[in-house]
Amino acid sequence: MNYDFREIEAKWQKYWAENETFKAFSDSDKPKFYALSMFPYPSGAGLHVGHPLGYIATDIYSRYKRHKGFNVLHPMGYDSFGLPAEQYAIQTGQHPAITTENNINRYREQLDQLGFSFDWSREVRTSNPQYYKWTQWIFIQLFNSWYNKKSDKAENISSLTSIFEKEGNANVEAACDDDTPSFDAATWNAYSEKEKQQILLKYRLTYLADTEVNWCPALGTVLANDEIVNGVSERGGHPVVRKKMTQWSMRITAYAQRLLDGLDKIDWPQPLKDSQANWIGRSVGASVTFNVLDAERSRSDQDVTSSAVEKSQESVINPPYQIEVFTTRPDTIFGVSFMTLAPEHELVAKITTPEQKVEVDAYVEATAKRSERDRMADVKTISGVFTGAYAEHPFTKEPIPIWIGDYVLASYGTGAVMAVPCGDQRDYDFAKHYNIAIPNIFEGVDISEEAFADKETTVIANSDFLNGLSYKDAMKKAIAELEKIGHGEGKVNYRLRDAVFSRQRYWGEPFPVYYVDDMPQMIDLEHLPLQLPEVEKYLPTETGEPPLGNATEWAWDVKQCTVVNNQLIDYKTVFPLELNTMPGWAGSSQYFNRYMDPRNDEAIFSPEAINYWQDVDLYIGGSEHATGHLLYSRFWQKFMFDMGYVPKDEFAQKLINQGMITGTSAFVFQIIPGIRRKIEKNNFIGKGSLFSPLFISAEKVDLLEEEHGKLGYVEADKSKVVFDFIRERIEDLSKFNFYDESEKVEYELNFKILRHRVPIDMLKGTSDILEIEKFKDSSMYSSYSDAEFLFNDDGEYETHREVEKMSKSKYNVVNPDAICEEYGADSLRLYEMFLGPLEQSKPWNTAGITGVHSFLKKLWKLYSPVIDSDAERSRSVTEAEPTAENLKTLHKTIKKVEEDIENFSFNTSVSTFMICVNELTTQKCTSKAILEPLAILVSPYAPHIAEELWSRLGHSESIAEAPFPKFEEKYLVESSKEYPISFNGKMRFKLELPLDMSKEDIEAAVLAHEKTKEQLQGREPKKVIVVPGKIVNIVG
RNA sequence: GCCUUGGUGGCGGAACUGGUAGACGCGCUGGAUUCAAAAUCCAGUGUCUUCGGACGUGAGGGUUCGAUUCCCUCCCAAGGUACCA
Repeated sequence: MNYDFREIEAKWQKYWAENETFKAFSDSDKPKFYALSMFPYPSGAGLHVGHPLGYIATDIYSRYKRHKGFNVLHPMGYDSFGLPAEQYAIQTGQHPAITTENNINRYREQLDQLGFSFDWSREVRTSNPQYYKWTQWIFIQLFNSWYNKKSDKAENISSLTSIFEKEGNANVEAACDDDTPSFDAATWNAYSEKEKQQILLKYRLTYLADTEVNWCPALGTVLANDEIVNGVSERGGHPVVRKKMTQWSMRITAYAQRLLDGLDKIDWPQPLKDSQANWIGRSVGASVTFNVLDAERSRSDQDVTSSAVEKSQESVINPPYQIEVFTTRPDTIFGVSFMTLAPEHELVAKITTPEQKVEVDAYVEATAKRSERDRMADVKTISGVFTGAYAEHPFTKEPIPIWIGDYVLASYGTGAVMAVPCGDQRDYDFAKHYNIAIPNIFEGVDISEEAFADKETTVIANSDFLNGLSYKDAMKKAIAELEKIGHGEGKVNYRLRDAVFSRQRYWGEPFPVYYVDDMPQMIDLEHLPLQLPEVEKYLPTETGEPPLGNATEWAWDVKQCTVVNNQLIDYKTVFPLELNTMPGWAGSSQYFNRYMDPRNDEAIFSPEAINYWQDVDLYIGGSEHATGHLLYSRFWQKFMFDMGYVPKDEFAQKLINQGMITGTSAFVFQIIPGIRRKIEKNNFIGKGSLFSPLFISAEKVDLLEEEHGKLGYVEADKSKVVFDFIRERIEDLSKFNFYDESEKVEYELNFKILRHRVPIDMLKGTSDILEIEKFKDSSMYSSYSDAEFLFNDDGEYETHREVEKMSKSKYNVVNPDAICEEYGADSLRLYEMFLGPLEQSKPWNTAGITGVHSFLKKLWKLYSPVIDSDAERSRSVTEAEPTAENLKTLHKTIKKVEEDIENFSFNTSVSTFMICVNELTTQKCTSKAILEPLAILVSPYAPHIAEELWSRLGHSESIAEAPFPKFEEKYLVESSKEYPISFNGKMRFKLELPLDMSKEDIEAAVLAHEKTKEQLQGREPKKVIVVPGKIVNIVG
């Protein structure tokens, strides 16, 4: 009988579902094990082959743990709020809920086909109101909390107000806004209700604040960095600027230190911990304040110092502007020769002198167009503008010029730096570029070529009271002196910023918030969930409000406690609701706890459930979530812990990053002809509408000679073919330029090349060749339906291929359905594991799948004599005693597979199974004592075939909980070893020797061997290294 | 730019704390079976070679009796870089 995987897999999937084989119970005598895979975002492209990689790994481990006697919780759900569904809604008008439902159904179908041991009764969906009720609930808990640094935990806001009422905020140590004023009890008690609320917002763990966003005026919306390409929006190519906006933020910075410390307690990959630690970015140094000199005075030559001192003494009456900087090198304070502010810094407008205003304004505007990432990455271009203003050095009282520069980011630290060019390369380069002084404050160091940043060998000079001190001593001393004169203090700074929690989107959790007199009010738990309203359009409103601004039923009636029509808003009993929604990470930050008790409508989970399951034992997911989901989840878990809702302050003990399966994206090249002035190298590019779009085959791009970066191309012999192709299609070159004939300059044909992604299903089979018709016919490229193509020498259009992460947005996804159909789920599961180490990223290529499929066929064949329907014959073979060889093969396999599973090295287990089956087949093994344990070993990996073999071996129960075979060393004991004999580290021949032979005897035996003499050719060995049981190396 | 990971035959990869480089599988070559094909089975398969052997794990250097493994410098690719999920 043949291996009929279709029948077998359908049969067992049905059996598992009907018998609820994998249902987890929150009470059991067995030890608990909680295995979790990161839940997917259900995209319209369906599940792709990258998704199951982690799921299969988690599933193998879960099934293994069941064999090992654990009560396993292995749930699955959907992270179903998100941008793609909303984009789709904008394009088609289809409600995201419908799209999402369809996508989920498709995902479920695909997941079911793969035979996962999920407990589907616990499924969650973040976009389900029964689920997001609890996301809203957590938001309210955070709103009602503040962070007390004295107790080092979050507390209810009521404990804060009671302190305020008694003693004001002088003694409160809290995580709060920098601009929080100080007040006494009387002042607090005299505040109006609104003033009190405004103060409390500065303390709450979620609060309203002005934060910078990427604003795209043309689209009327905020864009992710991801959606911006080369400074313009990916959709439509519109300009994008940085803009301030009032948004909800999460005070994650309150937990910075605990998030950092907690990393030591969890078994997560070191690179992931590193990236969280870097993200949090703790640095120790000092905050220093510089007074800004009055513009009039700083320009007068006379008596700058004394007038400044006077001024600062009068500061109570007329305080000067102050610039606060954070520095990790307060020891170099005497090396400061200028300051740089971020162009967005609020003081820039206030201190810029009239003479510099034009230049500064232009620079600020130009900077607003650059993304943060761009500014960080670009270290080659040095740019900045002098504001005309000066600050006063806190010790020397010398005036220091204040510059602005886009290398200083507003969101990092205080948005200002004190520049010490002799000690920091960036400052050094800036000073050199703008001819600013570079005072040397290091003993015996030459700074004529570059800055000196080695803390270890630093000896300070030219620095008054710091002279002669080392880095460490100077640091302490400088901080002490700064504190003495009230110009600074020692400080620990974190790079981590509070997380913006508002999105100007439709498809996300609504905030349970309405506004009374502009102050946010929370809706009571009993009225939750606050459901997403219906809207006609998913775009921002014409006045630039978020999509919820389109809703007509979006006001809160505090009397009836219900959502009512906007027209009823009277600001007395009916108030406007919040128009933003929550970000993608809101729903995923506690989902792992919700799985413990997902249908509970009274609480986020019951105390019984959380106390039984505690935390996640094993979490598998991608490393790309390192500083998003995985950091926010840890933050919320710590908050939940502080509130006493969860028993563990870290939600996952062990975490494994599965590597990505990379896809191979395809690109086509469009050329847009234009004219270039030969002398000045100016390009005039464009006028695409005058001819059909032109595309050139990938290898033709290589023919083009690149000149001056990406824009310039010159005609050369080899590129003639491309130039001719373009010329043929342009009858009149003068259409492309408008130059004055009288100009005595030469012009030449030139063009710019645009890369477009094309979906890989537009390619012929697995080749790089584009199917022209598919491309022209697709709705995506409707504007290219009359395109012309320059083919390669074979008359085909070849695309350019690039390896990238597999993602719908890159049009390079491959889905598993076809493979499942042709080879079955067990083959796919084995194959995905066989591809390579779980943690590493690897390209997808189906070429090798026949290998694992034929392994399954061989496995089936091995069992055939035993499970044959001829009962009489079957019995006679099954009772065969296992041979020593059989037992050796089996136990070798048990040992290796168990080690592999414990080490998450699933690829090597698959090889081990292949070797085992090959050996047992050669041995003609028919012993049940061997084949039964083997079925259990295989079952976590290929559960369907294992169940079928198990049942045919005569079992009526599922294999799922059969005990894992026990490894016994005694079957593997060897008496001799085939020693590799190497000369100078190179293996030359092998020699079989008893394992109990002594070092000396081995050496003697090897030296006496004739091949040794042959190798040495009469030379005397200088040294002989014998490692018993391993190797012999002869040097000579 | 910065942080992280990786680079081994034609391809995916193996080699556990430094000890036989290329397990296992794909592909390829030859053979058996077959009217033929598919499927299956058997043998071979890193490169060069004067058939003794020599070389070989991104490049260059170092430590060591011995390096894919440890150290230094460099190159290349991928992921992240705060509103994709």
